[in-house]
Amino acid sequence: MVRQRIEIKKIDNVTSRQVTFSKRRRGLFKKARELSTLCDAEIALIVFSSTGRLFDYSSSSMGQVIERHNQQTENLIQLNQPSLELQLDNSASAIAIKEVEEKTLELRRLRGEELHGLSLEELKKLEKTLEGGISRVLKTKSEVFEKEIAALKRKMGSDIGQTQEQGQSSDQSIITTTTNGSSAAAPPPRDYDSSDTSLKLG
Amino acid sequence: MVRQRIEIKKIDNVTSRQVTFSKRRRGLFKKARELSTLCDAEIALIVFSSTGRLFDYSSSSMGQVIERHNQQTENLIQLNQPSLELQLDNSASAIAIKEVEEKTLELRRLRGEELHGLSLEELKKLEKTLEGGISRVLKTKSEVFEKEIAALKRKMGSDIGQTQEQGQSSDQSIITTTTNGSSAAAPPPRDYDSSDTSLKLG
DNA sequence: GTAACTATATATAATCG
DNA sequence: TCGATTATATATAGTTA
Repeated sequence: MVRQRIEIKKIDNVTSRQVTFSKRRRGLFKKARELSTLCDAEIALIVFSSTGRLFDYSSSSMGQVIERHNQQTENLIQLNQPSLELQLDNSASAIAIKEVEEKTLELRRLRGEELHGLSLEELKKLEKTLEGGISRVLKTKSEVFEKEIAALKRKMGSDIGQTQEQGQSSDQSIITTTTNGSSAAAPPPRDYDSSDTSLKLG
Repeated sequence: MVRQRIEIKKIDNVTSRQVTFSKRRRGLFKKARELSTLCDAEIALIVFSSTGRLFDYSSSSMGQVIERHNQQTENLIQLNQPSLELQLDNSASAIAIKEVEEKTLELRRLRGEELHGLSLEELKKLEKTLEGGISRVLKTKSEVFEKEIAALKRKMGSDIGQTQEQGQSSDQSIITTTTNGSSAAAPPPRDYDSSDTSLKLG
């Protein structure tokens, strides 16, 4: 945005990521407040930093806005009426269920299924999304390929007698294609500072 | 903010309030998306316009963010003890949320994001999926296009009669009307604001 | 209603203290 | 690690078509 325009992708450097987060978060909340005031809109904004800190804002009451959101989204699916008690507190569940449906449909459409009834405009948008995806996938593929080739060359040059294999995911990627002989490119690049408090399934 | 600085208070004029709402809403959602991407933050944003239209965005899953927010704030409030039913409901919620996470990841990868760490094999699979999707989307697009053209031609033929090659005394409203009519079967219009969902109140 | 088009106001990345 | 500064990139109020 300044001095130099930045690309919108995850900032690698942890420090500058935190600085940017702090600045932009303030800006975002300010914009939200302004929109609410100027246009009489009801707004809820929830932000979790990557370290798990919570920031939130609501023009009225967080619960109220969420409840309203819940009511609108609930109408889109047939929820089996759980119990009167539950109805009040299952907003997250209802929303999640609806989200699964939405995302499932979107996935199918990206795969070229369930396209009937879509307008030309929507089809064009899909096409654009797919074009973008394929271009980035191809780019990444070349990068990975180059990296593997380089690693292979290094290995041949220095040491010819070492084989290393690490059980990664349960995916049996032994059946790789020709160029993929030494699967050196599957290191799990995980995050560093995530005191994530999200719940896990048992 | 431009031409002249405005005061942050409710805009009286209804028209300009709506225009401002539309512009600023887009800006706000864009900022939210950018913050999420740049800083790896989890964000939920809910906006109700003064007319009751809903717009929302969530970096991952709305239900998940709300649930996480609830958990954090729950500690501050005295909650009536969770009943057995609620616990069951939470696990259902957790399952749904996990599904949302999985589908979200897959969607992002199809869009060419979050590709790091994927093996060549997985990238090839993605590419194949995308190729298939785009081919079917293109096919459907041509079909829809042909259909609309055909409908248009039929309409013009019956309205104007046949072999009226040169007597172009017919007014343009016919063309306009038929054009609109042919697309009347299009699905309900959505607000094109990325992943925002909009609804109307009764 | 809306789709550009500016001229400015803001936001903010990089830098400095 | 911060706050302050500054040079640019963005956002957008007012306007026009």
